[in-house]
Amino acid sequence: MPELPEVETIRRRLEEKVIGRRIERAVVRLGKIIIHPSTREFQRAVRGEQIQGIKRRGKYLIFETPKTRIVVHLGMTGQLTFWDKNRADDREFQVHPLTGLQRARQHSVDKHTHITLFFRDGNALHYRDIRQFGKWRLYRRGEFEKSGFLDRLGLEPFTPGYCWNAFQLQLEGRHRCVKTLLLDQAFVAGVGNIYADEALFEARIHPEAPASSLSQGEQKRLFHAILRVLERGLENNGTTIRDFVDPDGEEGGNQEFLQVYGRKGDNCLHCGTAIQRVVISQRSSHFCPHCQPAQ
DNA sequence: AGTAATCCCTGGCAGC
DNA sequence: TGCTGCCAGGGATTAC
Repeated sequence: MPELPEVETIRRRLEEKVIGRRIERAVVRLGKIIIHPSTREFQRAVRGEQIQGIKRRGKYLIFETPKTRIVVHLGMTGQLTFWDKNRADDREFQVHPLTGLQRARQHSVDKHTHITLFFRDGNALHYRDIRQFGKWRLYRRGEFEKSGFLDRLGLEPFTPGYCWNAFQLQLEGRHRCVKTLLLDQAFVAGVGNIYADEALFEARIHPEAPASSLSQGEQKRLFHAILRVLERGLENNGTTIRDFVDPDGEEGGNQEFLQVYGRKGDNCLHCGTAIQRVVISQRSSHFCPHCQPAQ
């Protein structure tokens, strides 16, 4: 499940690989991935366009070309991998014995490769997405700002907008439980299930605590913990549980540093208590009942 | 308006 | 061995 650190890792690697390349044509094998405007329009619009930049907002990647903005959300299992014409494809995906991750340094088109951007120089960019939750949108350059598509997203970590005042303001009058709020992209953009659990552990806050019940001190701890866990994820090139690979098919390393996520029944690294798992709004939540006591 | 529930989708796995 | 049923989960949509 690519969250901010995974998407940013992909963005950085892709930047090195695709900036300056010109799109010869787009092959779309699963039309429903492109939800705006239409597959045909998309293919027409990107033909001949040169990729000039790649931006990120929350979990969205934005490919910039002179006439368009291509907005990609990887959903749960989306992978963007560069296909180098001078490199041989791996014969098959290696499946990680524990995580089930399907990984290849470079792969040819398989049944999950839904979109390929072929570049004029003979290289390509593959989009592979097993669960098909990912979505691509295309906007004309001028239309993109006007669409306000990214405006509904909340605070962006690592930018001046992510400040203590704004954070407090966002928390005001929110009665939902804090874990649910963390998953809401209109609150803080880019936080998903893994980093939400990790941040709550670091801030020593029970995931089911109502957001409005947090003390000033807890709010402050959460504000800083979000940044810390995202930063650590970034330093380790993302967290690979099942599907995350960078454009070279490389896994992240942050799974080694997770303190609660996926550790149900294991000992808390801080106090030794068994980590618990509960379901909060259809999502699994992991926490230490001793370090993160309910009110 | 704010919040909660439903749906989409596949592969892996437990259980029989 | 092979089948069935369940689970993971981001976000758009719908319902309240």
